[in-house]
Amino acid sequence: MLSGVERVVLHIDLDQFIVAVELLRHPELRGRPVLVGGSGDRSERGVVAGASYEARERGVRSGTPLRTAASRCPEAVFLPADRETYLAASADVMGVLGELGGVLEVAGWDEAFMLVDTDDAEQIARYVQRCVHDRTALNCSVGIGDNKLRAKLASGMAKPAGVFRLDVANWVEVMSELPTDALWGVGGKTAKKLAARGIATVAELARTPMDDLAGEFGPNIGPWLVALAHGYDSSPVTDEPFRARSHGREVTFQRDLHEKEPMRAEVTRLARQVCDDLAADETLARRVVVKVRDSRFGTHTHGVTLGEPTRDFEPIETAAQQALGRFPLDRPVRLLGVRAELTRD
DNA sequence: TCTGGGGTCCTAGGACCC
DNA sequence: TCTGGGGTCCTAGGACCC
Repeated sequence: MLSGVERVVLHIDLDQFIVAVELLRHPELRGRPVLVGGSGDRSERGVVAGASYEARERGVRSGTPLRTAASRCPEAVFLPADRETYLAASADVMGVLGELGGVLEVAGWDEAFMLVDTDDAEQIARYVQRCVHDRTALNCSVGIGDNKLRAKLASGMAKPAGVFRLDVANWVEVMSELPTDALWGVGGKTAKKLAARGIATVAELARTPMDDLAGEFGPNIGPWLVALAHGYDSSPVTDEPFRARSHGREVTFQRDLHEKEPMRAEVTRLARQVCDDLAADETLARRVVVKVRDSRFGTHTHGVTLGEPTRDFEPIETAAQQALGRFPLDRPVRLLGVRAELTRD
């Protein structure tokens, strides 16, 4: 009786969010492999943004190039990405979550953390799922953890539409034998470097002395990796409103650019879009960074710090052209980007 | 397989200052 | 004389996430 109110972190993660939103307006596609990405043309340069479970069974997932997806899964339905619709659906979901009473931290279009005090976390998790489904017709999975890291990993294990708890009590049992890139924050590059040192699993990483990895990964990241493998995470759940640190626009050309004049014209166009974003956000840029990706996928940046913070087009465009001028541009250009770094206070 | 677009955070090296 | 040492800022690159 009153065995105890505990403080838990929930991680709420919408199931195949982008595809699920599309299925609400295309119910006839339910049960078929559906892929969302680019402009819906399977022959263009681009990647899959959302894949239905039926498509994932055929080896296509988020990040797969569209042309690869088309050859692996020719029967799939390809739909164009529609950011505005997904943003609106996301706002609906976050609105529902915000009414439930915990500390809510929105962590992306399709996920959020919630800090709650409860004596029955599983019941709360089911209640959250029911509220979201009743109000938006979208399914979510809920991870329960004793910190954000464990809650986040738990929601992945709860999919689809389930609830799973991962905390100090079952961490070793659940995680030990998984590869290191099962951890949130360890990607392919880091997993490969660790494997080269004979560290393949979470248990092996957890056994590594913290200082051993500082040489290769840096004085902070090295020890942090070992802490991750223990499931340690002290980051707070915060409901402070999100403030962007930068706004950027970039474009991959369907055919590489060879001439400088169209490159300059693209940078002007991107700078204009960034200025619009600054105006919408009512923020000021202090630095403008241009990104160039060449035909061999080499990616480089150059930046120019503005004389004073501004959101005016003219100084921002001038700075962007100046940054572009610092590239040799001796290879065809695949991608151009313009990013504004914002003033911080 | 020929690799988007939106971001965040960390690191290393050099400049600069005392 | 044979060259300190720490702090901080700036810049480019890299890893990661959704």
